[in-house]
Amino acid sequence: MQLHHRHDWKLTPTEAIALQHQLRTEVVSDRPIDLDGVQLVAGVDVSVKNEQSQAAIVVVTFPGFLPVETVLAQRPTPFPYVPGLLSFREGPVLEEAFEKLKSEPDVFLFDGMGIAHPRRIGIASHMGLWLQRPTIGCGKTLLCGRYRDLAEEKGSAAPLIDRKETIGVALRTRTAKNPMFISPGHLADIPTAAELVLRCSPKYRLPEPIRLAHNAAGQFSP
DNA sequence: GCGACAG
DNA sequence: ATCTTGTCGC
Repeated sequence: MQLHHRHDWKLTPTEAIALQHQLRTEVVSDRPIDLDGVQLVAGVDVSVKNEQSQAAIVVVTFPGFLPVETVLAQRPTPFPYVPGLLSFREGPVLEEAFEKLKSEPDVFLFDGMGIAHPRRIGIASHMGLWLQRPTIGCGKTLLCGRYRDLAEEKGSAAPLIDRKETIGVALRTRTAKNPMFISPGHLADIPTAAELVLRCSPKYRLPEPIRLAHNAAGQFSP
């Protein structure tokens, strides 16, 4: 895949935050995804083991979720985990994986936040600027913001709000299970992002593309 | 100053 | 994220 907006990774935390403030102005989070036109969806995830990060991108058909391409990439883990700066820890290895990708997914699902981030530029938004394709953030736990209690039934949702701003949605992808926190990455909006994630979660709490990517990323070569 | 804190 | 067996429940 062609990548744009690439930048140096050798940044101090302070510089990384400054870059986020600069890049956030480029993020488009109010554009509906053309759901009827989605044919390929990619799941993206990174696993860490012994100081090594392995990224996995699994592209599946939609609907159907049949894998059509899987790419892996490995690199030494460069940055310790710092809340709010996840993209700087996983970005380098993801960049390598994206370059190997031959197919062109209509949407990318990330394990982590989109604009539901203190500076509105979580990993899904940041990587979206590179990919220049719709991206969606799918977090398993909250980074920031609050939401009202939501019904137990699958499909129930509640707006995720931070500083009076709606930044995403708490979405129940499985009845009686903890909700997922969905937010637009880039070139997407909240309603269509939530709808696509729901359609990508036919059986488990995690969207199918992300589950597959998670499994692939956790498979380290001996 | 005191908490909160994706993966 | 990762360390890890069995176990409760549909």
